[in-house]
Order: sequence, then structure tokens, then C-alpha cells
Amino acid sequence: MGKAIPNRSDDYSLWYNEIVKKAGLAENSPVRGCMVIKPYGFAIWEKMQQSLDKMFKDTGHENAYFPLFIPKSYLSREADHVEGFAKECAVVTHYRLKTNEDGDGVVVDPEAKLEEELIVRPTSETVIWDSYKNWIQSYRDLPLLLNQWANVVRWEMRTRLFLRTAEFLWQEGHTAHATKQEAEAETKQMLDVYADFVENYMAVPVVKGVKTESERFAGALDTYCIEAMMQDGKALQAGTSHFLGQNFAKAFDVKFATKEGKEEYVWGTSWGVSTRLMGALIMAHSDDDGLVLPPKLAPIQVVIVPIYKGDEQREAVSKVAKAIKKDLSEKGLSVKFDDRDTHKPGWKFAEYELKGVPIRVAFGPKDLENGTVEIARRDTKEKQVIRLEDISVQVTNLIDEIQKNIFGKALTFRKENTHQADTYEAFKSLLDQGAFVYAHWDGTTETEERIKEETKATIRCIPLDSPEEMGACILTGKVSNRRVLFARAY
RNA sequence: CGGGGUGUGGCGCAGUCCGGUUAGCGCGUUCGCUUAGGGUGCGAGAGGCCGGAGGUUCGAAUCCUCUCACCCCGACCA
Repeated sequence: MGKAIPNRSDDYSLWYNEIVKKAGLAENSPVRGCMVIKPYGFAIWEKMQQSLDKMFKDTGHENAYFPLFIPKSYLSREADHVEGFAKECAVVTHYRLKTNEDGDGVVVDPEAKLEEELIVRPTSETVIWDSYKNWIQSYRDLPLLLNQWANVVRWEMRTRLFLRTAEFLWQEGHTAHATKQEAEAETKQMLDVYADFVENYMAVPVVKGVKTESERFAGALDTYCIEAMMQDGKALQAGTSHFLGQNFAKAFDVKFATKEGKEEYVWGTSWGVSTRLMGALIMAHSDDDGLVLPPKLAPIQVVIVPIYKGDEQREAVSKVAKAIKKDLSEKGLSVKFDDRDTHKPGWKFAEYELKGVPIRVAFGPKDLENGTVEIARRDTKEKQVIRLEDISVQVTNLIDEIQKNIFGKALTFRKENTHQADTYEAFKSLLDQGAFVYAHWDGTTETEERIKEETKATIRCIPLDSPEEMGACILTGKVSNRRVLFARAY
């Protein structure tokens, strides 16, 4: 009761904010736009990291770490890149404080001004390519497949926990290749890795596509992305993979000698996902009772809540509960036995629902007597009483079932809210309902811009799987040969 | 940077228009008892320079001036 959260339908963004705070995922920090990620939220992020990191390693990548600070001059080496990021960079100008002459507090020491100002990385292409210049001389040094887990800073005007914060955590992959084909293949491979992760671990269906010119990463030739639908029908870009061509190689003079002895610029890619995925996870599945986590990413997959009256019962119940825990843990599940005597069962039920624990096992005196146990699933709120000896089989099956069901539910929701529009009127009204709209577009930035101004919707992507289809642009009526995906977005 | 709003115990708020004793309430917290299959109930307690500075007044959470911070809505973005 003390932790009730607002209804999704009343105020979606308030619901989101409250769920993040009440479920103990994150809170605002003293610095505007930054956030404190709390242990439970960080545990989910760690699960994401673990899964992704394995996928990166399995595709041949290694981790490295590059510095937080970047010489200001580096950013400007690539023209589009600097233009894209200059407006949101934090800059370090001094390296020392001194005590205030008035006696209290500290002030920046004007004597300690840096020769060259440093920027706090908004992304690391520039420092990394500066290193690559030294690391790559021959085709034998290629491909170079690196990833780093890091924090980056982009000084955003409006921030929201996880969805957009001034500082966020992410991974950024940076690769260098001998040929264009290989770099393009890498770009697409990593997009597939992201799609695989988001769909199969996060249980959020995505649309894979290419960004239009105006939405492209600053400095890339092509930006691929995965777009997910949130429960309010808005789109959220869940990951991006960029084909950089030779842009950064040229900017940082990274050349290699080919087998034939010719000197050529290398081809690059970069790709990233961030703590924004946490926002996607929350907004895709959760409900008015709190978080709903897919089992594969839930820090606690099963919680056992004992029910008892008095010490004698407590002991008897606990003994069985511990055996259940052992049994389930041996099946590879992460199980918590909440034997705290300071909270009542009902309180615990509500608490673990708020935290999105996929399965709750309740065990009490009645069960002790009947040889049964109650299991409740978070996704559907269904409860059932099963025989105690069946528990590990039932729970193991249910874990898989929940993972599938959550994905299925999100997929169904997306299908129901995805439409085609052939007139501008229909287009606008669909957007107002909160939907993904497939429509024809004449391919110009001007049209895209006008549609954005008039409807607040953007082209999320040109879907990779959208078929050729002749049609007329929704706004201008000019010819178009395929539909693109429009939506309002986070 | 425009437009709107809010600052009062840890959290959420009332009180502010119309100044007047010890500044209330809910949650949380502490202690005791009670309870335990959906956020137990009762009792007792702790905890607040009312965002900050200045002013008006016999008297300011309340009125005036200035200031700071945060939130929401827009322009920018993963």
C-alpha cells in the first residue's frame, strides 16, 4: 500500500518514473540529469552485460578500455562527427581547486587552466581510431575487433531515468577491416546479435532497419538499428550498428599494406547498446503492479516465501523451503528464500511483484500437511497449487513458459498496433493512437522533416525486410518503391 | 533557452489566498504487545533553523523583493 504506483493508462510517463524508483532500480542524483543505479537495477544491467559480453566474445571480439577524456581537437577531426556531438559535450578546462579566499568551500584555481581542454567522451571513435593508427600497419593486423564497456556523457537538455541521462553506461564496439564487404558484414552481424539479445533475452520484439540520412550516426555512412515498441505505442531505439566506411580511417590516417603491397585506408564499424535498454525492458513488459522481468534477465528468478505462525511452524516450514531452494538452485535457477521475520507474507508478495520476480513459491503449514506448494507466476498473476515433489519440473517449465509468454505478449501488442497508412489523414490518426505506421515516403529529407514537424513522428527506419512495393508518398504523392516505418519515439 | 509547476521531519502531502499560541496528516522509522495463505491491529516514542538571503510587522511557513534548486511541457538526442 505504501508503494502503490500510478496506473499506466492514467499517466504513462509518471507510471514509468514511479516504477523505476519504487522497484529500487534507480533514482535521481544530486547532479541534474545523472542517476544513481541502485543494486537491484544494477543487477539487471549486469545480467544484460554478461549475456551480451558472451555474445561479443563468441563473435570474435575482445574487450579493451580507452580513456574517459579526449583531447578537444580529436573530436573535430571528422567533420560530421564533431557537428553531431559538439552541442552536448562536457568540457574539462581546469585541473585544480583551491580553498576559497573567504574561507569556506573551494573554487576553481584560475592558475590551473589546461593547455588543451579535454572533453568527456560522448563516444569513443576518435580516441580509439587514434590508437588504431598505431596498431594497424598490415593486412595481418586486421580485422581488429574490440569492444569496451564504459560510461559516456552527453549533456542532454531533458533527461529521464535510463531512457536519457547525461551520463550513461554502455558498450561500444569498434572494429577495423581490410575490405568494405567485411566491414558491412560486421555491421549487420552485430545488428543481428543485438536483435537476438533483445528478442531472446529481453523478450522484446524488434524491427531491424536502416536509418535515413537525417537520423544517421554522425560520421557513419549507414546506421542500422533495432526499434522496439513500448506499451504506449511509441518506438524506442534499442541498439545501433554503424558502417563507418573509411571516414575515421581517413580522419585519423589509419592505413594498412595489403597483401599486394598497396596502401589502403581501413574500413570501420561501431555499435552500441546502453542502459537505455533498461528503459525498454521496463516499458515493454511491466504493469500496474510493478516490474515484469523476463526470467533470463531477472536477478531473482524464483522467490520462496515461507508462511508460518510461531517458531515451531517456522522451523518446520523453513526446513522444506530450504530443500526447495537447494533443489531449484541445482537446476541452475537463481533462487531467493526470503526468511525475514520482519515482514509478513502478504507484504512480501506485493514486494516481489513490484520487483518483477518471475515466480513466487509460497510454502506454509497447509502445504506441509498436504505435501503441496503454491506457485504463482508474475506475468499472468496465476496461482496454482502443485505437489511438492513436482516443484523442480514445474518451475523449470514455467520459467521457459514465462519467457515465451512475455515475448508473445509484446509481439501481439506490436502487431495489434502496427498498421499501414495510405492517406495522410489516416496516418495522423494512427499516430495519435500510438502506433507503428508503415507508409510510403518520397525519400527526401525535406519531406521527412515536414512530417516530423506536423506529426511529431519520425522515420524510425527503413525496415530490412520490407518488400518492394510501388506507392505514393504519404505527404507529397511522389513515387516511392517501399514503405518505411514511422512512429513517435523516445 | 521559452511556457507551466513545486520547494514544509527519511518519503508523499495539508497549511500560504485572509500573518496570531506548542506547524499538522499519511507512509516509513524505533519500542512493546498482537498477528501471519495478499502490503496485520493497537499503544507509546523519536524526528522539522517551513529551499536560501533580505525586507514589512509587536508577530512571518503565510505578505514584499531578490536568489537557488528541482520537476513537467517544447526545441536537441542513444
